[in-house]
Amino acid sequence: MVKIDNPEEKILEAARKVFIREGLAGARMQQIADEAGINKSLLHYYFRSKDKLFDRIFIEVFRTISIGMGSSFSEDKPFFEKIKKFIDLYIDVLTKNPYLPIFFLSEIQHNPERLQNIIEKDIFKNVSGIITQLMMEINAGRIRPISPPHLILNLMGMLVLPFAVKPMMAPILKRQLDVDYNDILNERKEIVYNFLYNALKIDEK
Amino acid sequence: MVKIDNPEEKILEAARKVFIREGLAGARMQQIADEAGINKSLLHYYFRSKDKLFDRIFIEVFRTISIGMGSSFSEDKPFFEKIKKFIDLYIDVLTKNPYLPIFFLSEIQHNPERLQNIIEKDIFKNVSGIITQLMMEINAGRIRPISPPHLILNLMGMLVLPFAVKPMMAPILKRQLDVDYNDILNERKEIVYNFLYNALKIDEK
DNA sequence: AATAAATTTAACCAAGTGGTCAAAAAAATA
DNA sequence: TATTTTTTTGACCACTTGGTTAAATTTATT
Repeated sequence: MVKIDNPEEKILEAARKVFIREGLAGARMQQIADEAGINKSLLHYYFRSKDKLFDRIFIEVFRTISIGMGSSFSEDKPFFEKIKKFIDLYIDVLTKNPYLPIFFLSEIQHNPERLQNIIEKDIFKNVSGIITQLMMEINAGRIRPISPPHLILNLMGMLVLPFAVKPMMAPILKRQLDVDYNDILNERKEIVYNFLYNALKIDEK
Repeated sequence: MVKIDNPEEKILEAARKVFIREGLAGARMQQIADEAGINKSLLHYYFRSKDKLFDRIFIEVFRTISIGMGSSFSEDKPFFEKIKKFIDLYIDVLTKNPYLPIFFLSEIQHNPERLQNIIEKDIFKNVSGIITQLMMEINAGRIRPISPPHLILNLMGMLVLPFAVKPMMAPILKRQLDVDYNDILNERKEIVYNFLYNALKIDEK
């Protein structure tokens, strides 16, 4: 149980909530203050401006999103086990933070420059790890050839989009097929892994 | 060459541009007026309020996004040909309007109610077409079993996400692998089709 | 307890914000 | 041409915005 009574942490929690729900342009400093249960001036006392406070949250979100990238592929395990671990980890993150991807992508669409200032080199350095191993598997004839960026895009798309479209798809699928969208999301780990496995694997005869 | 000299069309074009780039909360009526080269009051003369003008654009975007759904699957062709046609059509739409998906998803994340008012029944009615045919293929043992909603999510994810993450991925891939992201996007039609084909197809022996 | 430092607040401000309105300009009608 | 109608504009308004500041309050230091 982390104590949350200090105002700085209360502000950050409120800002996180409001910014992610409303976006930078839609969020109001007063709203954040109310959410944190403090005076609006105190926001400026702890964080100088709306933009500074937003930057803090934005970087935090970027870290959350990119955290799974490296760790899953650093261990020495068979290729498909790493893939599986990555999928599990990423879907857990998305389940806990379903609104992060659209928030993040929307903000960089509004203001791409913001991202340039915070891209840390090390975030995608481990991507080179997966790439070399992918190439090894391809060269060994164990999986079908595919360009690494495309594999990453395919995988990311199948992981992220179902969470992003939830507000649109949930009511549609409920009405059309009478399925609960949360059930769908819970099945994603297995589905994505099998789909990707079948797409890549070459059956040994 | 469509003439665009009438103010209503000029306003709509400007609103489209500004709303999609900035979002509802970030867009300014003055900005739209400037973009259209007219007085701000004229916006309210033609469209009563910011929200009304936005609704007009939002519905238009929704139509653009969902337009491919039906048409690709209505014709009587083999399953994978329909898939291929859908992929081609959808990537063409995204190439022409790369910012639509994030704009759309962001706005329904901010305000899901807006969508409920405009969801027209017929938009996903043809989805039932693809579902029945998918089931037929599965029952015939020609493709691997997969739940229809998951197949749709997999496909949509692989189609949409690469465009949505362009502002983030383009500089990263340029620096890390020295690849031009537009080349990547141009390869998507083929890649997605092959990936999906391999994931679903059962080789006849 | 007295004083200094840090925290919190209420009152306030300049700069926008969406929106209104009456008058000017242009177009249509007589 | 005169007049009515439609279109366009500039001036304006109430309200909200992020941000400031000085005073009040709490906390730490002596």
